[in-house]
Amino acid sequence: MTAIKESSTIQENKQYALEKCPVTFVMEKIGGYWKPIILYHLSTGDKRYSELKRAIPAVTEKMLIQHLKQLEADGLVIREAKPVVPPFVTYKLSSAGTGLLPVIDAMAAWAFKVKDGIYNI
Amino acid sequence: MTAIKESSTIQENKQYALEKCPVTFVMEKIGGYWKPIILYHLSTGDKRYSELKRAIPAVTEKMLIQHLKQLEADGLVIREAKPVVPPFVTYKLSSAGTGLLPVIDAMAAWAFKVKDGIYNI
DNA sequence: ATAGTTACATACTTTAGGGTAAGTACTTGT
DNA sequence: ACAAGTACTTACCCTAAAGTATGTAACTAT
Repeated sequence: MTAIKESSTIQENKQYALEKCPVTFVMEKIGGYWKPIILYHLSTGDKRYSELKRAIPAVTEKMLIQHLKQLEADGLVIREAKPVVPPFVTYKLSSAGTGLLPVIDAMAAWAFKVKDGIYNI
Repeated sequence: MTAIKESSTIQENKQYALEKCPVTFVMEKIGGYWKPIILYHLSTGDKRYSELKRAIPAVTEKMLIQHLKQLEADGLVIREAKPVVPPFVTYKLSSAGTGLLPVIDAMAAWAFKVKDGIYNI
């Protein structure tokens, strides 16, 4: 989960932005590269780790657990492990994670509008 | 605007994600650190470059124009320059940029819910 | 005995983004 | 003559995030 060095300018700016800007607060939570994709896949129901891996073939295992751990630490997903061998671990959205779905939906709606040429980009 | 090296894995993955995931598409557009903040400030009306600078004191000039240029290139903001001295340049949201405001609002709504302890994070 | 499965962990490298600091063009005010 | 204001630009550095590669535990099936 990559230790963070105290007191670099970028961290101070993050502090500034986190307090001032709710949007930046959200970006902190879902800004990791694969996080939105993971959340999207979990939005249709809980998934095993290996299911996620297969569902998102381009992600490396390191990135996948790293982001899952961060999402878990941020309270957006819930991990459930059954003490069996081989391991059986599922991930699902928490209430806070579910609460993010409207954001995801709004993003997707905008993206589709752009792709459909609704805006004159 | 920082040249991008061709063919790194990260760029290939971006391609993958951009095509597969509308959310990642949006993140590409507003994922820059100061972009949401800039968009927020422009949401209340067009602003001069210097006004933005004063409104967001923590941002450096390099970051500010860099992001403004990217937002302009992505068709989210419109730059208007009057050929006078000293320069008079204003930035405003395009229709596509305005279309992003619901996304920003959804994010803000979620952030405030989190801060108000609505979710059990 | 050993290969396979699952869910990770960890050491090391690369890269994109952000930050610092300084400079530029052009004109107005003193 | 020189400082000040505006909207940038450019060269260089540093760091966090992402990627590569390999290893691990514990049990099951062959």
